[in-house]
Amino acid sequence: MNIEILLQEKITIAIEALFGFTPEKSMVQLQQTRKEFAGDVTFVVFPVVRFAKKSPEETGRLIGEYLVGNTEEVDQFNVVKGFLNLTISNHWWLGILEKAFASPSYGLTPASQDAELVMIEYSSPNTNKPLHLGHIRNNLLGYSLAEILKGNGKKVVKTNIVNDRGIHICKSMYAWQQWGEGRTPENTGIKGDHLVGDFYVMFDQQYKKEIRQLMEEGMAQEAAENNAPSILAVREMLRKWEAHDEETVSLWKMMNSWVYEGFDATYRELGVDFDKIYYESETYLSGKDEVLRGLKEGVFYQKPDSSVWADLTPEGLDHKLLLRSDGTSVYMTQDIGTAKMRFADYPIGKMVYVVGNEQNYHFQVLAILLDMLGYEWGRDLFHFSYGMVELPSGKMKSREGTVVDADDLMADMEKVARKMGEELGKLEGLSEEEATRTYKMIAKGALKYFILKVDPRKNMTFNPEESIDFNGNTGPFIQYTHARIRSVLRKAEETGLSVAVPFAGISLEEKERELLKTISLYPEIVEEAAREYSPAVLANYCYEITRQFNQFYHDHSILNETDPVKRNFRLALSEVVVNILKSGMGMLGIEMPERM
RNA sequence: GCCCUGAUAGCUCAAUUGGAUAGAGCAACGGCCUUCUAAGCCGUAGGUUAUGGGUUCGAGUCCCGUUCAGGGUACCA
Repeated sequence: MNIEILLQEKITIAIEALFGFTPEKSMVQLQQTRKEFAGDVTFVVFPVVRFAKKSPEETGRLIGEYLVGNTEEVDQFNVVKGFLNLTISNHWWLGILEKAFASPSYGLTPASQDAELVMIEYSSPNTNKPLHLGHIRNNLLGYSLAEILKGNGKKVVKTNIVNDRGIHICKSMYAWQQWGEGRTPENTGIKGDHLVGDFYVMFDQQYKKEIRQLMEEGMAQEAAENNAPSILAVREMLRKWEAHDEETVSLWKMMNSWVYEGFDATYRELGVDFDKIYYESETYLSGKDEVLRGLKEGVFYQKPDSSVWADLTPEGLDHKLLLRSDGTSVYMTQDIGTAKMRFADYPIGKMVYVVGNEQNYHFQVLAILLDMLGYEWGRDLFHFSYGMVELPSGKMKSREGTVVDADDLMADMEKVARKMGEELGKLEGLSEEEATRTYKMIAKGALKYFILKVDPRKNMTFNPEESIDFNGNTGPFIQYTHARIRSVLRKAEETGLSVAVPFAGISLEEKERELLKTISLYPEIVEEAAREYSPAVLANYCYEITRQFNQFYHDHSILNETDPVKRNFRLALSEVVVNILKSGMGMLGIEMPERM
């Protein structure tokens, strides 16, 4: 039981006894005492003053006296203005440590047989270009959310919808056909997704050139954009693809296979994975069927040019295109099909889409369309909408070459981690293989923590030159602390020290007391991270407990403590912190090194 | 035009969901390694929370106006 919940009950009883009324739960607000005041937990008196019919100070004093007299957990109190500060007994804090020490999975909820199944869609790449920094945020958030939900006892299926078809894919295919000269990942040594991405850029350059030319010949911009030879060829290619043209399909298969190999390598490096992958090429037809069914049932309507639309004006929205006049499907069409297939494949309790906030409108419409098609779960789809990653120069644009490539970024960071590690000489005893593993771990820790510590809903700025730091509020700072604690614990083991419980009769140092308070919050933080869909909550907590531990570590010795009772307690404290770091950072997808 | 978001220290981010004197890190400056890992610890400096009003015991947080920024409103995805 959490101290705030316990005190909430006790204070409610105190108020009933003292003032003869029962306060609503929302009136009994508790918070951590600010460190400039004495005490552990603070009760804000103001909301009940009106009913107590006494001054805030007097009200606080009476409740404080009652609690000290009637509650064994409360040792002392003081009142500042309308704030009642309560000091909790050492016995209670030591009890927290015993509980945390007893369970390696402290703070986590074990999965039960009847737990809700949550499906999380994330990553969702297009197969026409390599992954960049924006995808990294998506992948890290998706993976981390899945781990956080598992930590809260949910069953989770991680899924990926690969956008492997459509006009954008045909652009790369067309460019390769025109100018590829038979180049492959094998004969060039270029990673498959990068090779295909290069052709996508090539197409765009050619397309722009043609538009310019047509406009010089007097054509209006819009007409030029629709009549450039290369775009006409690409549209023809998409029609052929949808008609199962053999040559087109085999080109498509070949180029996609290059991309998948590239993506797999990036995912592996990033440490993310999926339980089930859907391909748009396998779901869009189901979407088309759904749209046609909707048309037949009169839910949707058709224009004279035979394009199919949904009228969303009753919802306060516009009309939405669902099938083009040439019968080909759009983005929305496939998402309808994918959703339907997923709910047929799995007993989904909750469907979460990890997709950027630029698609808020898309998901609002998707939910409405599925509802119109008669799916009762349509309105329950949850769009986890996260903010964009911006560069100091502004938004990333693939076609303008202002993207930070995912593979390059990870490789660069590994180099920096290695350079720094070698300068510090920390890993000298390790084999080259182990050292490399550790440098990768540190580089990844820095990148992942940097991205996940920010509130996911907000846009964030990433400066490739300056953003990656290994000191201060960073992943490596937390990893370093973990390694330091592990080192102490290894030494304790070597000298045959083991921790004995219970911990009784110990006078607590200030830093120890703070750590115990923070430890007591962990289960709540894990729960909050899931409730708020926010890895950032966990990240910030891990930083806070790390900072506190380092202060404690600096001020007090663990192994050299001469009082065996204290040494025993500090070893247990260290072990609990190390477990929390491993578990908390683990839910962010960040590994903790044994030494660094 | 209309509809969402957002704006906190020079920079990157927090702020227990309306609570006390708005906190961290980076960058700058100054200290601390003969003792469990200095990727650490301590200190100095840095703020009219974009701006003007309002609501109340109390506002970075809620409401209205203004400014600026990002996104959406595609037969792009």
